[in-house]
Amino acid sequence: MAVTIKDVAKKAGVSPSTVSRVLSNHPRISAETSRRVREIMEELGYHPNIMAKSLVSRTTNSICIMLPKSAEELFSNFFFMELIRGIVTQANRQGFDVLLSSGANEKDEVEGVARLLNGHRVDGVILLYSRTDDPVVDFLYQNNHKFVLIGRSEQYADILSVDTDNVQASYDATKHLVSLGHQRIGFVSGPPDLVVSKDRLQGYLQALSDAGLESKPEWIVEGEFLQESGYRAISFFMNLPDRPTAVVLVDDVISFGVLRGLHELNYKIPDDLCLVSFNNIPLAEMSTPPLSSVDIGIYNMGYTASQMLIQAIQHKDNDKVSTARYVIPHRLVVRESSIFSVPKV
Amino acid sequence: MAVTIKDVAKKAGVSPSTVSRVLSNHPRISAETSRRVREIMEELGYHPNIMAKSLVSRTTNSICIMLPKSAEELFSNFFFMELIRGIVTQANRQGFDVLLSSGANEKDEVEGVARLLNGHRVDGVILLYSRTDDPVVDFLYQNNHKFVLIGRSEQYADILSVDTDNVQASYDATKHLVSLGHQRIGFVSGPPDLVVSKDRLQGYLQALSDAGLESKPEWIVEGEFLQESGYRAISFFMNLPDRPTAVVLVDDVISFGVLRGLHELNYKIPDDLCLVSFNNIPLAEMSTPPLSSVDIGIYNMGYTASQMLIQAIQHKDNDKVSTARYVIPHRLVVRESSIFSVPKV
DNA sequence: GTGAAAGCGCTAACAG
DNA sequence: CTGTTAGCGCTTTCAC
Repeated sequence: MAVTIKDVAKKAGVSPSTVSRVLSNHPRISAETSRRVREIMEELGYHPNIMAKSLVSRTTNSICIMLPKSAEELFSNFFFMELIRGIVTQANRQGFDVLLSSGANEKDEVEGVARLLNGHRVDGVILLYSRTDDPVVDFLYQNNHKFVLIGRSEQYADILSVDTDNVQASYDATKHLVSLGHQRIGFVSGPPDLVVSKDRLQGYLQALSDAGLESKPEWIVEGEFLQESGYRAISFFMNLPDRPTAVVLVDDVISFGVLRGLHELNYKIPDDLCLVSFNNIPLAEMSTPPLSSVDIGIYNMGYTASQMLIQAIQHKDNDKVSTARYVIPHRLVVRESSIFSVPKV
Repeated sequence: MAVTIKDVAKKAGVSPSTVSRVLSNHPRISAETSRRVREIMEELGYHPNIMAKSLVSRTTNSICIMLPKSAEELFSNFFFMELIRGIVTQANRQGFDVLLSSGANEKDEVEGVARLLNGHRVDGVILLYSRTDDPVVDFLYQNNHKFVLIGRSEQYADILSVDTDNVQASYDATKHLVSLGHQRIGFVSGPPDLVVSKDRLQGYLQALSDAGLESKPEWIVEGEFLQESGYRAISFFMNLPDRPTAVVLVDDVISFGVLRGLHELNYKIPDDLCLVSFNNIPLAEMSTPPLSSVDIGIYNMGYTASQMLIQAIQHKDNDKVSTARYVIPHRLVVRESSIFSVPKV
């Protein structure tokens, strides 16, 4: 049996409530008592029972990260790990614990989150993705739970979220290629049910249109956030009669697949095809050639999301939070994969 | 105020204990009562308060993953994400929640783990690394806590751990190069205070010695699990008078740095230098050229670790567990980075 | 400034 | 098979 507040109280010759007050730095407690109690706590190796505290205080000082249905299949692991690092770092700094949860399917996810939230196991949730029509978001929203979305919701305007301005980011990436003189620019997208895919596609189209450039349906390919997608997409592109001379890709990992595919087909980068992708993972700088990539500050997104959530939890004043969409700035990092001007085809 | 067991009891016309029994599938409860109570629970939207349950049952059904001091600086993110995926998947399957914790330094780590364990917030811990002389391990061991080490402890024999046979794995990788005819084989290691670095170095040396090959100190370089390490190491190697014709690297990510470095120096792989590394991350297959790599079953390691820990938690019979070091099998995946025979230098 | 008492929501003997 | 009772360890009025 572990040492409790009572044991400390007895040994210190005070009441349990006094010990409790020392623990929570109650203002009206004598310095002397406080000192002595702390001494005894140390001596006895006392550790407050977090569960008991939570039970009475109705707050858990922990948040939950909901991993997407199958993180492995959707994105590069790097993205999630960075996000998680940012979240955990900030949460721990604020004295919050972080729970990791995932579900085999959407129903599972809702149930898991419901169990945690309704069962008072966590105070809030961070969602690491944004799908269109997400039942988890519906649940959280309708039951008035505290949560933050990494990404953007298409249905609800008044929810906390932290996001990249993906339309603008994609616009910038495309514009960069346009400014180098490219006229035929392709686009490799991610799963169409993710908001990020749609937003980046939109930015790409907008940039082309603003530049007065043509956009052909066959220059746009949908895939997964996987190398294989890039690998496949590229053989398709390169066989087109009027093939693109440059391409925007929604994830660095896809670029790696493209790099591999082009190498096998004996094409040179950037001479035969220029590339710009997203996320700027560390490996982007180490590939051959180094990749131009839009850095979206992933760690920062996680850090900020955690901060927003904990703030919302602690200031329980407003039930329905005033809209707060926090946009993390992005920046295009230009490297060799795009620095040559238009290849002569 | 949320709906409690009492509300359900009242509405169902039974006592709270009966409701509790229904909840825990107590054998001696009439099917009819059980049905009615469940119905009411559904109707009222009842969710058991996990904290209250934990408080009385003295078990939390959750475990904690301790991230190394600074995951970002030590290993490829991929490694950790895979481990975590394995752990979370298995834990959730068993109805356990997973808490993520990290500390800014070793003292922080011990304190965090102590707070969680002594504070009865988690039932056990998984350590994602194994350093030599780790105070966290000391703490866990001496206080008789349930924990599993991913890796190997040099100090304690009787602790739960899941590991790769790194000596053998490294032996295999080196032998592969030997069998291709290489006589001068280099080694790029990780931080020397990690057990994995030492084990792999040992396997490498053993293989050389068994093959009657020379091993020179200048063919062995210590670094971090970072691309930069490879990048730096390689310029050193290539300038050696009697430079290695092949090299074993402790992590795929280091290989990427090497690839980049060699490319800039205008060397060709595998013609000028053969490479074998560890982890077999997805990108290994997509690099140019594809990397030969030892697959150590990272996800499997996480999954197994979680399984072992939960088992230890549930069968609390034995206080000091009988030694249980579980070794996950590895396999060398040969790709282009090593399939040519000895380059003529 | 400190103590006494009540109770957070649940489980687990002990009766019946 | 089910109800009664007594806490788990902590916080928090309300007194003094």
